[in-house]
Amino acid sequence: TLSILLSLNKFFFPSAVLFPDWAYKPAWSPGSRQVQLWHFLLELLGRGEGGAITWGSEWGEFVIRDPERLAKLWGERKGKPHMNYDKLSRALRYYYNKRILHKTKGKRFTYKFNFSKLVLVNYPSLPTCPQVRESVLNNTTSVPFSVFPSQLSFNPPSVDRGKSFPLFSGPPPSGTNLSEFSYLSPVNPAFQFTQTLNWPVKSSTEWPLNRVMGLQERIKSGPQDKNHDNNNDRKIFPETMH
DNA sequence: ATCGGAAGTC
DNA sequence: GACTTCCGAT
Repeated sequence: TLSILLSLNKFFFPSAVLFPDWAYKPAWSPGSRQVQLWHFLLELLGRGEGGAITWGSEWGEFVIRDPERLAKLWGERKGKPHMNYDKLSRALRYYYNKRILHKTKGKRFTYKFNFSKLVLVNYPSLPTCPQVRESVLNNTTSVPFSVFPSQLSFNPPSVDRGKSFPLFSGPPPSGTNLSEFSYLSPVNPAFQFTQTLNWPVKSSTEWPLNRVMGLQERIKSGPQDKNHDNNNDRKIFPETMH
């Protein structure tokens, strides 16, 4: 089964992992012109570059194999020649409160992405996001979702069994509103397929706007309790689609 | 190594 | 706002 998944992976995931526009801060947002650290990390992980950073054993987990080299790469990207791991890791720790990342305790240089929050945290506000505005104007209650890096099929966590995850293989080429979407269940190959759809796509499993917005508010207001287990956050994903 | 406060940059 | 820089505490 694993080898099937591995070979399918090459088909389903291009080497460059792209994100829909709304996964990024909008252009008018201050500081948005700069690459964000989590973009950069996902970019390196997506193309398995160099080995300064690699995916870990769990879904979303990554290990920094060469902290100072990673810091140097990050510094080059940002034009900060004196970047080092001490500073980079401080930036990573600021992601804890934003719920983009958390630390894998006990594992050296190991952190874990929270992909569900990663998208939601960066989901733009209702009046300024074309995709959402459109779906509201069309009187639909669901919004398109979600985006993930390329490694989903390698280590399907047991908690995900029976669920499938929508994946964007890329935004639509400019001048069209068509985009090829890849859907994949990490544990059930029957649910793997690609399809060309209109942008934005309405997921067959709908994610109500009020739920998305409500989650946004909850995230903005910060963690409700400090002992909340981030590992269970993926449970907010919609159920298997048909 | 990891954490998080405080002040500074763009 | 998203870091960068510095650093004392654990």
